[in-house]
Amino acid sequence: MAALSLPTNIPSHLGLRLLRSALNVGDFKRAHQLFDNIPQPDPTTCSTFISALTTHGRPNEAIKVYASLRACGIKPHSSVFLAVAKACAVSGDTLRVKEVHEDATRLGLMSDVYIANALIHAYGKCKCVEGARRVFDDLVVRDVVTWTSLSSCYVNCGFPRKGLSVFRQMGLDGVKPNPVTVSSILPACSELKDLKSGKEIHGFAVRHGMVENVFVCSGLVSLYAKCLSVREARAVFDLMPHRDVVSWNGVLTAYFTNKEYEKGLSLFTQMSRDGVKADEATWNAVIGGCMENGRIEEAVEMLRKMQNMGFKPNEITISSILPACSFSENLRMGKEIHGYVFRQWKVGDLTSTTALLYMYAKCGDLNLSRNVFNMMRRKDVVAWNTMIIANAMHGNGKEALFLFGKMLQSRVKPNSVTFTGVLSGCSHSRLVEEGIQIFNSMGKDHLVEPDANHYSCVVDIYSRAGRLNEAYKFIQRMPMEPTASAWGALLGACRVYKNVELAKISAKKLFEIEPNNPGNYVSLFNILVTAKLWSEASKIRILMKEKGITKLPGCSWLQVGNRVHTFVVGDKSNMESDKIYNFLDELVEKMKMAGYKPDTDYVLQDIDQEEKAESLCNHSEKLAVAFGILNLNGQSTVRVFKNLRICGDCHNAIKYMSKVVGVMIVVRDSLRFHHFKNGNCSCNDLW
DNA sequence: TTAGGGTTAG
Repeated sequence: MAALSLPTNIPSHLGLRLLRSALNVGDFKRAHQLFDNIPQPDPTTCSTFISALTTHGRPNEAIKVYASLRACGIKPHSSVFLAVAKACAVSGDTLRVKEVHEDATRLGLMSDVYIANALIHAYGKCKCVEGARRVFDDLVVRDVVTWTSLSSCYVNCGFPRKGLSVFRQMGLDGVKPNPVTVSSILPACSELKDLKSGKEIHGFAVRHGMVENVFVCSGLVSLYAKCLSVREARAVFDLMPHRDVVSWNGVLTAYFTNKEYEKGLSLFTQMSRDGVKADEATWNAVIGGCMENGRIEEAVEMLRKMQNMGFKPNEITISSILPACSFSENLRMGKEIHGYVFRQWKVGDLTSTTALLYMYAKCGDLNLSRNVFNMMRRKDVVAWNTMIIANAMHGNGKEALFLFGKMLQSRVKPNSVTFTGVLSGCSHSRLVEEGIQIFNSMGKDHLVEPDANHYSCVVDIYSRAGRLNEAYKFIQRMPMEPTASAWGALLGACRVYKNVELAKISAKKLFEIEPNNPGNYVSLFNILVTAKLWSEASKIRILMKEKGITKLPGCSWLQVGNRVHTFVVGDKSNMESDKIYNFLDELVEKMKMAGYKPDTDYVLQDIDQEEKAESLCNHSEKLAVAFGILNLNGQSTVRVFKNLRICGDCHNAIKYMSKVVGVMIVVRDSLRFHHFKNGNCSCNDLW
């Protein structure tokens, strides 16, 4: 190894050459020794070395090199500052950024806009908005990069609304946003589900010829995907002159999250035909998409394909696939997946346990979730959020609030998802004042800006408590365009509290926002029928016919032993069908004696003429619960799942069933869990 | 020389 012997007292010009050749072969030890043996390294040598260490994933070594220069009393050149600022950004170490910032200030370099911009960026990567703001405020001359860096700092640190306001301020200051600015501000609109601002920025991008930019367009695709405007997402995608893997992932996600599984999957196939190679995120999007759309077997198949293509499933993959273990048609197969996942990859304790507790909660067994959660040694924000959400869906608002308090005590910083969980817990448990108070504290005490989802939760809080006018006023005062979930919450409550006027207003908005969602038409139809407004109701039916919108068939299922049994309205396909109907007839007699009165309003909830003739007893949830009671096999709880919201009469009937039979019945509908016990339901009849 | 997009929990 004589050739590698170390020269001493290397002159700077030669040192740079030797240093570069050592870095090129990845010999960092030699590079360090060489650098140490240059008595007076010039600025280019210093910045080259620092940058190279950063790009090779050694930002902390890069920062140490800078510190050693300072210790020797060498005054760093501005190029060295830029290099070390980048290293700080990569390492994410706030203290180091502060030190570099102080050094630059002392040397009078903070008016150099390049250095200032690099420091704003570095502070942003360290999630230190105060630092970034200070550098920004101290600048006299700010360019487009300064503004872009600050606004994206806010967006990436969880302050999307602040990011948007910086973006707007920038325009007022006469600095024109460029494609980089636009692509980094779009995620703020997505995060806030702020379609209105998103569309304004889309318009700006069109007017300024930015729609050829792949970053801008991918941002737009994601924006429309997040705001549930799948058609607009597709329109942007179709107009793109060049598409890369990120644009494809965006449009795939748009279809999957909007329940258009088949279209998503066919695009996935088309993607490879178009010569775009799927990456890790593509596979995660597809696997998540399969799971979200109930395609368990396909999700497992995709996991296998992902590995065959040489990709290693990561945390996100595992979190999405693990619930397959219990949703699977066949419990045994679920267990196999579980074992397979654990054998194959050393899954981190935190990720896998969180997935496990979420899976138990989604399967209706909150006690098992609680046990898992209590046993966790370390709990991160995702774990806390999952447990809060689990309680919210089961209607345990008080416990969700309690957990939120404990989370704050353990010094885990709540994020936007935390508040969605806590607020929905409040709405499902009629905790109005508590909910409003928490909503008001979000920005003030927790530095989390409320997004459209949080506003919708508050609408839901007022609505479920029967304070419909307050809910309506609140919607009108929202700082962003109200989403379908805000109007949907109001419409749902109008049915419970029989408010026809507000129902018409909300339904009109919903028909504009999601013209193809059958649920909205059905809800309004039912409200009109209950109010005996027959001619208006029939107009809705005609509207649906004209638009070719058909009601999604209701379907309930439950697991008995290793099998999942599925029921639709008037189902006779079950082998024990006769037994179920006879049992249900007997049960209804007993229930009537206990005070049950069938609510015939709900006979009319199905709009098809044939279905209208079916009696209430045929509803899928009643059939499934009856089948569950017949097959209890010593269990004390029947767990039934339904794809739509539970019908009002069924809700009432199942309360009586739980009393007459003396059994716990858990029903998960499309919105939440209902725990029926002793003639009562955990939702306090706010179904 | 400095700044940019997609995948988990809602």
